[in-house]
Amino acid sequence: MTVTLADVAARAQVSPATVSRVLNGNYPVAAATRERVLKAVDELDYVLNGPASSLAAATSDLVGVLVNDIADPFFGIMASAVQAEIVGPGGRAGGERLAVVCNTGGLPERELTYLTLLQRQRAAAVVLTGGAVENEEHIAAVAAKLRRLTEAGTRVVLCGRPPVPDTDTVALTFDNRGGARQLTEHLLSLGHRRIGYVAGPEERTTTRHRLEGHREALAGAGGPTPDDLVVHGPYDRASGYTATRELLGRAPDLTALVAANDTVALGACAALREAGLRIPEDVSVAGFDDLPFSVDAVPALTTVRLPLSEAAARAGRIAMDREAAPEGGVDEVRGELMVRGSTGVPREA
Amino acid sequence: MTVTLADVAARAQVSPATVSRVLNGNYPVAAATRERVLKAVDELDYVLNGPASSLAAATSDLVGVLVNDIADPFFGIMASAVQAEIVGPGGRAGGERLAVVCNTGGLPERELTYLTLLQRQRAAAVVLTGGAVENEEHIAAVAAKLRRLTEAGTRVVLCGRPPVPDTDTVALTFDNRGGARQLTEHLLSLGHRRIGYVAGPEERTTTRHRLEGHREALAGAGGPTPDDLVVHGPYDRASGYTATRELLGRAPDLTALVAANDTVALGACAALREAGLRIPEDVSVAGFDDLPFSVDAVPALTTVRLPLSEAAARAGRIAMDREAAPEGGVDEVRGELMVRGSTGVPREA
DNA sequence: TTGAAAGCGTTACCAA
DNA sequence: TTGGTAACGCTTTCAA
Repeated sequence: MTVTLADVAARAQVSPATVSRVLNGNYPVAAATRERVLKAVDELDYVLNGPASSLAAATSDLVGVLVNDIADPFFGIMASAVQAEIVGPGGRAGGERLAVVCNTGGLPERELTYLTLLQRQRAAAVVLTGGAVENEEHIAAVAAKLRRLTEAGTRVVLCGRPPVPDTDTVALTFDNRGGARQLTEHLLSLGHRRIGYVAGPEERTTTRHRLEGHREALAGAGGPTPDDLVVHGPYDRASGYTATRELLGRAPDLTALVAANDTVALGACAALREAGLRIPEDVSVAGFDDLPFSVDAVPALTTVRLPLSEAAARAGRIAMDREAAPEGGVDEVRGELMVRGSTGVPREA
Repeated sequence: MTVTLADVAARAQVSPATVSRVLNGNYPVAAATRERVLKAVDELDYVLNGPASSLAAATSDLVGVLVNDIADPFFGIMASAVQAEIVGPGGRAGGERLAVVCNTGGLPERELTYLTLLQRQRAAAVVLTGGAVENEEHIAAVAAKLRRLTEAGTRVVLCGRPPVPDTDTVALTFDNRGGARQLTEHLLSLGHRRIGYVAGPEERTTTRHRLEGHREALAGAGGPTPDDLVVHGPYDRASGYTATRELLGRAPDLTALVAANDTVALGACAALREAGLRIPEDVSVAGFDDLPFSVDAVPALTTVRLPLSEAAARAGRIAMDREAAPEGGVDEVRGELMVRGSTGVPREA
């Protein structure tokens, strides 16, 4: 029924081994033979059997990309950049490698399930993006999984989450703490004193680091952090909306708002507008990330050195090429966090 | 080195065949035996070899999802919804199936390359999302590919693009023409007469259908379509920005603007703001799609019957289950197009 | 309900 | 440079 390597070999009058060699281009093959083979491939409209190939070669051309939420442009950009990098040399459309994008929803179980699924597929590489869940048990489970993956030859790259000790993985991290500090310091320098903070979900590295940076800035300005001005919630628009309403209820006098990411910032803006407040005249809003739509909602505040897409592209490159990785397997590449915001001086300040 | 089915069989004191049956749950296996096998699987930390399994079974648990631009939230939402539906029964995290998201960038070659790659992987199903390129040669090539895929047992679902004749595929289409007509009619009813139109890229079904709807509405209002008020460009933010500046240059008197999609609308808004115009006081903006961020940029205008995510989820369901498909292989499911907009009465109208 | 064994289509090693 | 041929690890008849 379906055309196999043997059929091609027969038609080209060569052995299956030769056809395989031509297709993989790993071994030297006489030009004439190669032509004959390619012609046969074309005539028979032959398509390699991936599973068979992967079985024999003990590796596949699949690259897993774990994201917290593919519907969030932040991860869409990451996935896109990684995918662009994993294509084979020559940048031929689609390349050889296929990106398997896995939506974890930020759920620990799903993260593990997907890693197992990718292990099952004998994925060539796996890129884990976004903040990690900070739960001791889960961290250990993930570490164990990653260890098993790397032992099986799968390359693992972490992008936006802390390195995992004792694993042959490479981590590319963002300066969440520093970015948050700068952001809040900037607001403080403008005279803001009552600053609300819409934080991400609990038990997440990004949430914690950004919040720590925020607190550092406040502490530096002399004041302690008013805990009633911090509200946690998921990294989505609805959460930004809800949290902002909550904050406005608690502190009608706040003049600035920091959102844990751009998507959350959008929800915050919506809540502020609904409350009749003008941005940034009444309340300044600042968010992280570097999503295109935030340019409209929240004009740029701080420039960044390593755009999100470039960071992700780099992760993709590392996944494909050990050489691209920093020296030492488990190293850390410092990126810069994106910081955007719409800022103004506080009312009566 | 790595644990195989045989190892599990040995430890559980059964034949490999039995282990396979337990793992796949397709054949009846004595409860006691099953327990013993699962125990062995657990103890050995066994992970099935996907490629080997796919080779033997002649099908994989991979589902391809072709999107034009994964960084665009529109497709992110689609990919997300499809992925949520293709997980195995019980909705277990990650399920059995893996979504392979392929970024075509709207390029015909890449679309074909990805289809070949998925064919090579013996994908269980393929979902093509978004508008199709209207190029005779390409259409024929895609049709041929899809035919080959379905013949090989791969289920193919089209979501947001026209059916492909003579193929065993299912299409789920949106009413692009009708949506566009309604949108423009709405603007006309508000008194707008000079309406700019930022169209999508040429040779794309969505571009053509939406533009046709727009022209129908204008024609219905008596006037011919002023061609100088239509500018084409890619479906991205930059294009919306550029096109809007172009339109403002050509017709400083326009009071409304229709953007081919939400992402384009954002760019349009940015250009308008930059020009010192207020939305919707000076210029009304309307866009398609149903992206969360557009709620901020462009308040809702028209409600919709079938939200984008639900449409995509349905496509995912059809991909997995022939029963979910409309009667007749090549049928058409009518969805409703998302229409959003920020509208106001025209200046001095 | 379970086992034996024949593939599934490549790859890669060993010869030639 | 090319061919022969064992694996690769699983699924799936066919028997028992």
